[in-house]
Amino acid sequence: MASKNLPTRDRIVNAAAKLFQGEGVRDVSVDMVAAEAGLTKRTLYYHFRSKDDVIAAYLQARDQPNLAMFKRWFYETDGGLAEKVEGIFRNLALAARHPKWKGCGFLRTSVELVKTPGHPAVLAARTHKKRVEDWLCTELAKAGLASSSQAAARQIILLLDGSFSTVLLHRDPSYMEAAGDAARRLIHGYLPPADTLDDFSVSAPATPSRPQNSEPGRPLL
Amino acid sequence: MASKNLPTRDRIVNAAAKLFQGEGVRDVSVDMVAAEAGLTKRTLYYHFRSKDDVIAAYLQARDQPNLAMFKRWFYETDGGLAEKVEGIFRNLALAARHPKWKGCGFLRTSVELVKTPGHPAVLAARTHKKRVEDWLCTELAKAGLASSSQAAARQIILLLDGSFSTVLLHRDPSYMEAAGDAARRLIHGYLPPADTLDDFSVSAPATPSRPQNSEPGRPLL
DNA sequence: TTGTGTATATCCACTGTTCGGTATACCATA
DNA sequence: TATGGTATACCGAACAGTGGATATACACAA
Repeated sequence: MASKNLPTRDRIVNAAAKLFQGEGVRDVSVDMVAAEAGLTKRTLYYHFRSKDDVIAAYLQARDQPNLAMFKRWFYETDGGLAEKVEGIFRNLALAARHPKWKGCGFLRTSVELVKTPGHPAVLAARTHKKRVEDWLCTELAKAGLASSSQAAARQIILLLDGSFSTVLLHRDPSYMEAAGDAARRLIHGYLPPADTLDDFSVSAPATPSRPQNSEPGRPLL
Repeated sequence: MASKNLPTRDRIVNAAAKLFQGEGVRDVSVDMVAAEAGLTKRTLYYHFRSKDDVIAAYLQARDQPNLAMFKRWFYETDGGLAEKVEGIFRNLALAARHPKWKGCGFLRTSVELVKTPGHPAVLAARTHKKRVEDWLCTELAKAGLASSSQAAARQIILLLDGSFSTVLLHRDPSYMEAAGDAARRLIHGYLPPADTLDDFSVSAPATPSRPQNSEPGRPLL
């Protein structure tokens, strides 16, 4: 465990992330988080005002790493724009095959807190999803989808969130490859038809690189 | 309220559906369901063995009506295949604009029960989603997407579930129209290119028919 | 060096409440 | 009178949050 000599607050957030991600924010009690962090509930309540604040901190802490992982999957995939986007879904499918994979923490948490629409954790989830969408939008624009980059980014996000939900329900990660295929098709449809020679849309078949996620530890994402 | 002279069991399921759909299965207690049905908890436990059974019955009862609604939205939309599918999303966006709309009960419930993957309610949710996908698949096949009907149906389901999740998070039903646009584009991409004259792909712009969902009562879906 | 004050950080034990589920008794009607 | 259905009152467990005491560390003055 790397979170040994961290500040107490960070250890609490790490413990919360591990438990919340694995079992959901409703099924994990404050006592369990405290125990996982190796301290007492009273100490936890010294660093956080409420369980809701711990939940919000959990999601805020996952925002940047998650976005960075999407970027890595995108940049590390060979091929053109469409293949790079498809690479995200391909790597996601790999991650989803980990036996402990439990879907998207942002989406799941916001569903668990549907009674409290203004909950800070829900706002954190919205911010994260928007950030991913905005990043995608700029990448699409850079690659030539000038006027339609916003629409395309939205549709890819829809496929992404659909993947999370559908795969979590059916426990069948092949849906993610179907989503990647759909994203690729959509992008090809948006790209300038055939007059401009698209030098990248026919490059390497974009095989996922790292053989990650061979079972142990915690799942990515 | 139409559930006045129904058998007790059905009144319980109706009450459960109303409350579970509005506030989630975890935030609604058995006492609340019993009170909503106009009887005591002990009576409820005479008709159901456990709360889990009530939850499962709630989803099982929604399977057929939900599927029927999708079919109606599809058949009642003018235009070709792509436009008919897009009509589903358009009507869904209308439904989602109802202030009390709370997303897809199947997806939400299965997220709330993520700790119990074999839960009968989760199985009911899977069955329902599969049923929608299968129906879509046959419609796609009937309309000419012979070999790719399965893949296309999957991708439409992904857009559908993505819509539910994304719109529930952002509270912005315009994502559903974006999903409908994506579905239309995908289908056009699958349809035989241009050699066969597609007499329907350019028909009426498929405006949603009924002016439904003008605020009161419970939201559809 | 010693003594005192203060802020940070931790813990044990407890409260009040909610919830799923039950024990037991009552009642209506066939 | 026996069966199906309903009601009151209750149980045990789990939970979020708190009261109050304690340990540590550092600042500054005697």
